[in-house]
Amino acid sequence: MDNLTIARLFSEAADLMELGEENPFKIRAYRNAAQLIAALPAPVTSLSPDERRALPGIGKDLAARLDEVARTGRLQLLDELRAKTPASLLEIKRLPGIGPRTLLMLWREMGIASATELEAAIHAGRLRTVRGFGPKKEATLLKALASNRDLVARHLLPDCLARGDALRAHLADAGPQARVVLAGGIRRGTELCSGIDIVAAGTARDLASIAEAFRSYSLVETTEESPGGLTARLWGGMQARLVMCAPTAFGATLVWHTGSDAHITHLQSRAEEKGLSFADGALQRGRTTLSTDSEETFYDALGLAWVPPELREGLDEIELAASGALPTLLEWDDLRGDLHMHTTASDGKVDAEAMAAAARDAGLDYIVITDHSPALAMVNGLDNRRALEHADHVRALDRRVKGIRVLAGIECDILADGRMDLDDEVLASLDFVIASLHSALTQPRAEITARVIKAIEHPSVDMIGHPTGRKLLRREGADLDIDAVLDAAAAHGVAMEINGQADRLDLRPSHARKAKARGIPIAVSSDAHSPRGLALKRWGLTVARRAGLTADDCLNARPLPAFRKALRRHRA
DNA sequence: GCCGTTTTCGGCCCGACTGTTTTCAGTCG
Repeated sequence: MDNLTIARLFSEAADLMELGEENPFKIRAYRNAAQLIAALPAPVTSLSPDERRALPGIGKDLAARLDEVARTGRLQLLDELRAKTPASLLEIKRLPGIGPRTLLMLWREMGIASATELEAAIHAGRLRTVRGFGPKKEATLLKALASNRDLVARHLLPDCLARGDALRAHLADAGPQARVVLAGGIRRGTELCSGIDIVAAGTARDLASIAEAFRSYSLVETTEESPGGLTARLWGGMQARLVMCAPTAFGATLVWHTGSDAHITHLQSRAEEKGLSFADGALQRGRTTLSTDSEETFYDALGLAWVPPELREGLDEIELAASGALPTLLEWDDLRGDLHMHTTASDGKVDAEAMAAAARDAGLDYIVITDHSPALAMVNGLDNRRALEHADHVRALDRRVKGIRVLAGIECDILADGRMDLDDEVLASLDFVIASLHSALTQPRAEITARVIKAIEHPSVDMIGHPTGRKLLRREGADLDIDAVLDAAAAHGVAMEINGQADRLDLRPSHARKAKARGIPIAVSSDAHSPRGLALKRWGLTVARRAGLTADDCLNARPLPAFRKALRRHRA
């Protein structure tokens, strides 16, 4: 069982314990364990019991729970909790404004145990009778319930990719001669996926054993036949779809099942122009199906260059592929620096030295340490005095450490009125300043747009961090006039961030395209809170590629001198 | 439930905002 699945068990147990009014510190211990496991480099099941016990935050009890999962693949505690409290309660807990207290009250006093029941209760006016509920809260809840419906059965990309990769490897083992690859949204890198799509091409014999391996996979709960293959519901609710084809149909089948729908529609038009047809995963001239043993062959038949999956969104990629003008997309190895990370000075897990060592080992040339400002009291944000001391500390580290440059920065809150959360002189003395929204995200469009623009106009601000503040599957983020914000950023030479946290991915691809069109430097940053977190740039990179960004568009793809020059110019 | 060189008990991140109250509970980050 993979780490993400195990982390989810502990996280769900924590959620359910919260409803049982357990000791809050016990709940936190389970949450911390979930976070730890999700971030472990090696499968937690591959560690010895002693190694598990030695993990920070894993004591006697949690180590025993982990042993149980490693041994049996189940967590009995979770089964017991699920028996006591309906799991459907947790879909309500995801709604904004509903915390554990409210949830418990709704369930105990009113018998509301699911999103559907909550919606019915609101419409029946039953919530009005409850202390603490008024028209405003009803309105926010109804809005959230509506968007929640759209999000049912959608999952974050890393969740889908981790499970998809594990399933793909399992199927590939069953048919060593076959080609077994991920398709669908996972392959295109969409930030939310509806499930796992896998295409397998091989001999009839190989395909038969792959289908059998799919049916008997440990996480599969139910399977049914679907066109060209099988569909399964996985434990935890995710869907997995397997499509099988002959090797000569691999190219067209993979294109078809990679999508997107809009891209396929454009390909169909292109096929018609060439006297061909493309339907149900088959490329045909008249009644003859053309052999496409690879995607390259498929695109070539349409007079197109191979289109990277991240660009297959039905925008301008077909024209570009026809004229040989597809961009050379940004790659992992292009990233020279990381401009956003936290340390134990605020809410990070390790100190600046450990982050620097990890970044150097990961091959980076430079990093910026950007801890929080004091508005975020909960994360021990730095006030003026501590920010200056921390900068001194980081610069001393920079002189001492070999093989990487470490710059002193800050992630400074943009206060509700648009002022910065630290003194101007302090910000001016740092090497790099990120300005971010963390609170009052529900301000009206005009107000919150003006607030971000005011931050952009501040002479010491170099970059806006996670501009809209969205949290995928949880909240929409600020109602920003993104065009106005980007116009201001372009005018003032302020960079924009693509934040790599999997539930942020903010800027989103459409916004990043607009930023590129204005010539705004775009950073792909990790917002890491631990050494492992540095790898989160991977998801930001996917967004950048979906936006058609090249290395030239990316601020932290520049070598340190060029990166610095870009900042100096804007400060001059 | 975890942790500890001041260790087996008593700590463990806390302040602002919101919608509702009429002085505050609950949520959020």
